[in-house]
Amino acid sequence: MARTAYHHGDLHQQAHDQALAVLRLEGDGAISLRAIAKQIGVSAPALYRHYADRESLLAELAISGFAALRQQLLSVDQHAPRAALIGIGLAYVAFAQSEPNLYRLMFGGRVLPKGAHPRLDQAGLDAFNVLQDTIARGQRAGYLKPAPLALMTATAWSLVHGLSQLTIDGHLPNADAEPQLAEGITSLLLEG
Amino acid sequence: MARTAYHHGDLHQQAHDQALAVLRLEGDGAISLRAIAKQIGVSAPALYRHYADRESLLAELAISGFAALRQQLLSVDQHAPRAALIGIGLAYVAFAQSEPNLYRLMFGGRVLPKGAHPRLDQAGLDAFNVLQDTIARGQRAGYLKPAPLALMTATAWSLVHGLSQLTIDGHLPNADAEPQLAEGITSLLLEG
DNA sequence: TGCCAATGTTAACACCGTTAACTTGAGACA
DNA sequence: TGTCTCAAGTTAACGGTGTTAACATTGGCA
Repeated sequence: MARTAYHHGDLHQQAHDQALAVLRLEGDGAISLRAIAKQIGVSAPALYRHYADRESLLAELAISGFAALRQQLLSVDQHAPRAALIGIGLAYVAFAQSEPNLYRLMFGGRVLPKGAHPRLDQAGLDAFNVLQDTIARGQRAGYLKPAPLALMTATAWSLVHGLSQLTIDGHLPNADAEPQLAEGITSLLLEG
Repeated sequence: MARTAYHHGDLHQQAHDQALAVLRLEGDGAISLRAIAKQIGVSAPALYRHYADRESLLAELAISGFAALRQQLLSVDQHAPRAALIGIGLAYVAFAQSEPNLYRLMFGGRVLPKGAHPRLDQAGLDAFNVLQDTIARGQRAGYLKPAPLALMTATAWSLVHGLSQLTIDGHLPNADAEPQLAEGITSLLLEG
């Protein structure tokens, strides 16, 4: 089906892009299907041919967010296990800081209940596994204590996730020192 | 002003309670001023005599949440510095797990922008300081490396906050092991 | 006692997500 | 080539939201 005056032809992708733009600028709460439809030049119900409801659109944004996070984590150099550990922590926090509103949506919990969107849950797991693999490698290389892998991963993820969230939302005092913070914390974890 | 048929007399508190009940059951997104007013038996605009807007009501809920968190952290036995460190971490996570929707509101970021509600920011700081004081004591007692206090506090807070958020939202695989998780993580941090 | 300010009221505006019922038109098939 | 199907649009409408304006009530003070 081609693009004519009546049949838009690319509504799904264009709605996704428009919603992502609004999300980046104003957060997920500002995403309105009616407003998006108007900006694209289409009636609001037209969007329901491509998304079951508003939440499904948000879920799709979050899914692509997890895919982007995964790619950023995969791009970390895995040659030296110790540097990989630090690098993946920094990459994680850097992602959150570069896409704060997207990151909040991905981990919001209140907006996208766990279990309602299987593809979303899977996307989250895929990103999680990159982190876990890096930790497993670091452990095999002897740079981490031989604690249970699940425990180590949960610890590391809690740390980077918590730091991401706190810096994003401005909860940490003297935030000017944030750049060094991530490095300081990761090395603190490795050495102490 | 007493309670008559016309003048309610206790609207502010009752709206707060009702909103808190809805928050606990269904999350902040389900809090509707109109619905709350109807349940209390009052017109919706009446609420605007007591709250500037919906966000102010949510902010007040978050403020009392921070106060409750602070109390829970203050109730940790500070006699033995090392036990206090572990205890405060467990108390923090326990609070989040006992009040997931309230905790999400407090740290949502998207709902309550930092800086818009000074009393809220202050309440957050008050809770933060309890954590920081405990860490300072542990450091003086020699149970923690002599790293900069701000760095240590940021690390600890990131850890407990991240763990809280991840467990609350069900992001950690095999969540059955969660009870041991908090203990495992805190001791992992203390011992190296 | 009379007035005022606090605290309620109703009506209305401009949004929102969502559904039902209808229309358009591109592409497949006889 | 003509027809028919069905995906993908349309308008109209329902019930909900936060919020404001204008008005009503009434408790407490001068």
